[in-house]
Amino acid sequence: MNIGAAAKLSGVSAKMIRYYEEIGLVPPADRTTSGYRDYSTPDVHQLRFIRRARDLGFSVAEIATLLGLWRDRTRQSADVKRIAREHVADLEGRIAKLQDMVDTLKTLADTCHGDERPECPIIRRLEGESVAPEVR
Amino acid sequence: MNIGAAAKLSGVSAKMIRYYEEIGLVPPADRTTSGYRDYSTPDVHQLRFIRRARDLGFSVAEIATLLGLWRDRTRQSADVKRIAREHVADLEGRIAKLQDMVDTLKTLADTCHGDERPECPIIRRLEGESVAPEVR
DNA sequence: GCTTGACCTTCCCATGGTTGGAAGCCTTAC
DNA sequence: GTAAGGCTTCCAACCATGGGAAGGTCAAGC
Repeated sequence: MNIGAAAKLSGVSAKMIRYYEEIGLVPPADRTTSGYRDYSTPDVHQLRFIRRARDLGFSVAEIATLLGLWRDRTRQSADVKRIAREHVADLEGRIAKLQDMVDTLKTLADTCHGDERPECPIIRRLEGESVAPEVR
Repeated sequence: MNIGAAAKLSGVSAKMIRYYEEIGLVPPADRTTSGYRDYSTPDVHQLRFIRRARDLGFSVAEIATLLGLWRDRTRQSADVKRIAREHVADLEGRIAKLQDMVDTLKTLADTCHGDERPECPIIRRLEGESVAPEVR
């Protein structure tokens, strides 16, 4: 099948399929005599695997490892589990950072009048003035 | 003062100061006769403002708006508050997505033996097989 | 006054993952 | 035969940041 059909079936855009091939995440696709990329059902499965891993936030580098483990019938589930756990730790670190921002901003926004007056704890905080004493 | 001193005082790297000037987030700095950028204390305060806003996850576009409000003595705190709330909503959306990934992966990893055997629910999930029936 | 080292300048490149577009070839349907 | 749509490659952009090269400038020490 053509790249468009493979894209539709796998959920990976044609653009990204070509990109994954270019960076070596997937092997070069077969070509028809006219130069079109030609995909088989297993190819589509592999693309779908990649798509699902991306949806779970795995980086391309991590996916390369996961694909290797997928293809390796003698793989140890411990290896897969370790990658997943490391990835979870990474995600949780990012969540914690974002949550800190949210907490700070919510606190500031809660003490901001939000009316026509210019006085604003959010701006004051960005200016560098401590807003803590405002805690009433 | 030179860009290096401004960088140290503001917490914004010299690279980024030049970049912010290039994209118009800050006005072009004064120059000495020899062409060095020359910064005043208010300049440093502005850079520090930007730095703090970045630390709270605001995009450069949002910061441009915040800087405008900062400079506007007739600003309405409602405008600042609205931007902050929108940003919080954006952050919370990103957190929710990451949290979904974490939840999924944790569930999968918890049911993965993590030993020398190849059987692995994480891989199965990426293959597309539903892992839900595994729920015991 | 000269050397040295630390600073500054501009310019280009790379990151990661994705999208967009342009120019040109191929296929399919009418 | 022609039109539409799919395919090819190549180039650029996003966002924010860092790295580095090549060359000019400044200040301190001798």
